[in-house]
Parts: sequence; C-alpha cells; structure tokens
Amino acid sequence: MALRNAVMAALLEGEASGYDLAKRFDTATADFWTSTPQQLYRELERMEGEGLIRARVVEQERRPNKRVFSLTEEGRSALHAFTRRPAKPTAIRDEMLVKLQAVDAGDAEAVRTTIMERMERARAKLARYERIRDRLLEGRSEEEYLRETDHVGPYLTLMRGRYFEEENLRWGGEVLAILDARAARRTSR
Amino acid sequence: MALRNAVMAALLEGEASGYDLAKRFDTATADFWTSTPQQLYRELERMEGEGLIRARVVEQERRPNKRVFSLTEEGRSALHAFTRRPAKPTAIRDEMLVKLQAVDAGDAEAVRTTIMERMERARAKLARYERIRDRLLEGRSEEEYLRETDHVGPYLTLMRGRYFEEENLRWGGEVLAILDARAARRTSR
DNA sequence: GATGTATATTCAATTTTCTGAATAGCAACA
DNA sequence: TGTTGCTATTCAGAAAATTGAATATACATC
Repeated sequence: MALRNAVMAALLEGEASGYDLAKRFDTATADFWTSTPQQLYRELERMEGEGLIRARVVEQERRPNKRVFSLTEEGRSALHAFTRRPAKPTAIRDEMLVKLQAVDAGDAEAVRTTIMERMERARAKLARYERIRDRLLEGRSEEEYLRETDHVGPYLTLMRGRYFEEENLRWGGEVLAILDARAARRTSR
Repeated sequence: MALRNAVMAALLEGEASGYDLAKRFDTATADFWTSTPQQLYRELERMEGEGLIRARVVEQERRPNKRVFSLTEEGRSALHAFTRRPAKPTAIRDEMLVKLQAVDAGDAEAVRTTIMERMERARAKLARYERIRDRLLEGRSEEEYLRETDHVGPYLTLMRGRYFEEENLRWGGEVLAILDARAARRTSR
C-alpha cells in the first residue's frame, strides 16, 4: 500500500500511462522509489477500482493505444492525508555495499569492478537529473525558479537525488584508491 | 535469498546471535541493509540447515540463553562466490521523499516536521557511526588504520554511511530553508 | 509493587515484491 | 528480410517482507 503513495505523488506532475510510470520507477532512473511494471499495472488497477485515479484511453497511430491515468479528487485528498502521517524510515538495500563489506574474504577485483560500474551508473543518473533540472528551470536560476513556482516538491527530491549521486562518485573514488593501495601492498609482499 | 549474503558479511566480523543481528539490521542503525527479527531468525534457520552457518548455545546467567552463529567454511566460500556475481542496483524506498514530492498538494507543516525528524535521526546515526569508527581505529589515524588492518570492508561501508548521513543533514537544512521561505511568502500574500 | 525497558526468540497470516514469461505493433538498421 | 529495440500491457507462480502477535527472564525506576 506504500507504492500507491509514490504513484499518486508522481501523478501530481500530470497524467501518465503505466508505461511512463514504469520508466520513472525503474531502478536505473528512480531517485527514491523503485518498482517493476507488473507491480505498477496491478496497483493502478486497484487504485482505479478504489477511485483514487481515473483512466482515459489515448488512441495512438504509430504505437499501441495506451491508458493514461490521472488523480481524482479522492486521490488528491488521500495523498494529502498521506503527507500528514508519519513516514517510515528509509529502507536501503544495496548489494554493492554487502559485497564491499565482505571484500576482505571475497574477490577484491570483482568488488572493484562493481564499484566502478556503480560510479558509471551514478554519472549517467547525474546527467539525467541535470536534464530534468534544466527542463524544470527553463533558463531561470534556482532562486528565481523557487520564487516563481508553486511546485517545489519535485525540485527538492531531485536535489536529493543529485547530491546522492555526486556523493556516490566522491566516495567511490576514495574507495577505489584505498583498494588499489591495498592491492599494491599485497602484491609487493 | 539476498538477506543471507548480508548476514554472512556481518558474521565475517565475528559470531553473533539472532538478536545481535536484529539490532544491526534495524532501520535505526543499519547503514546498507535492513531486516526484521522475524525474517532474520527464519533465514538463520535455513542457513544453518544448508550448512552456511553453525550455531552454538551460550548459557547465560542473568539473561535468557542464546544461540550464537558463526560462518562455516561452506558459508565463507558462498560469500566469496557472491562477491563475484554482479550486484543488483541499489533499492531505495523513502516515504519522506514521497511526502516531499507531494508537498505542494499536501500538508507543508507535516512534511517539514518529517524532515526535521529525519535530520534528528541522521544526527543520532552519525554519533553511532562515530563511536563505531573510534572502536575500529583504536586511536590510530585513518591512514595508519588502513595501512595496518587486513579488514577494510567494514570501514569503507561505514564511511559510506557517514557520508550519507552528513549529506542528509546538509540537504535537510537547505530544504527547510526553502520551505520556510515559501511559507513566509504565502502568509504575507 | 507496578511499569517500562532490554534481552532473546518464535509463530502465523497476509501483503508485497520479484522472476520469468508472453503478446503485439511498429521502427530502425544491417 | 531478419534482428533488435521500443512502446504498451498482462499473467502466473514463487519468494520475500511485513504485520501483529506471544512468551519468558531480568534489571531499573517510580
């Protein structure tokens, strides 16, 4: 029942199809909530049944038709109620960090590779976030934007995503240096 | 089946009871993997059945007896194999960020409170991480420690946790300032 | 003497999530 | 002309996670 809150929050930015949402909630792109398409479509069905969202079919010429969802008034008020309830603590699950925790008994080279891949992914995410930011700002400075818009939520969560990935890169660099120094010492013995 | 890898990585640092692990994997204390006691005890049973860990009963005088688990050779090699497999991307789920995403249609005051609570928690976690760090360093500098120890994994993941919480505080401060400025503008209109 | 907190574990039911498909149209590329 | 990739969605089954208990001992505090 937690996914629906994330879905409603996403729909605040405008109507979206299940496919649109699936892209937004993909681990490769999401900055604070992830989900699979299957889960989303099922939840969307339920939410429509409960009147939180409504669907309209958009006929497309060069693509399969799609169902586009938007928030109902009921959904809006459910979302408002959600913002008043206490939030659960952040749930993190990161296999990369489990691997790193076990690096001393594991395959150091493989762990190193995983960290480098993660850094590459962080760079890609940062580039993506930067594009989204540009689209939001529309040429304005951050200060101007925040003064003029009545829609700060997406900007603030995006900011969080940006900081997170920037920090991933910084941390990853330090970790690689430490692992390298260690590997060098080991082979020289 | 992912929890077991985190459990094995934790047991690398020495034997632990289900209760010990439950504390380490608690959302309030964990830095990269969370789990409930129920889940842990069930998984520990299975892992023991599969020979990845072994248990010994410790009789205690002033407390209930406990079963203390340690890695078997089989567990060690399973952990080694895990470090060679590709890691799944980080899974984050953060209701606070969902609330913030929806702040424009929600209760701004409640969202503000949530962020302040999260910052308080970040401070507590940082203090905890600092204590763990001191215990690892034993008075040495970071450089000395990393040169001398053959056990860098826990230090590097701890570093990640520290950076993450520091950044939470920094970001939270900025967000509060922005929300405050917005609230001030709104009431003055 | 009661209440709350910490240790230590277990059971059962439900809900959620993940895995692995399958379908179907159209576009782009070799 | 075949292959791959993107849009768009659905089904079924298995695995994992969450929720809501319950039990028992012992210490500390009011």
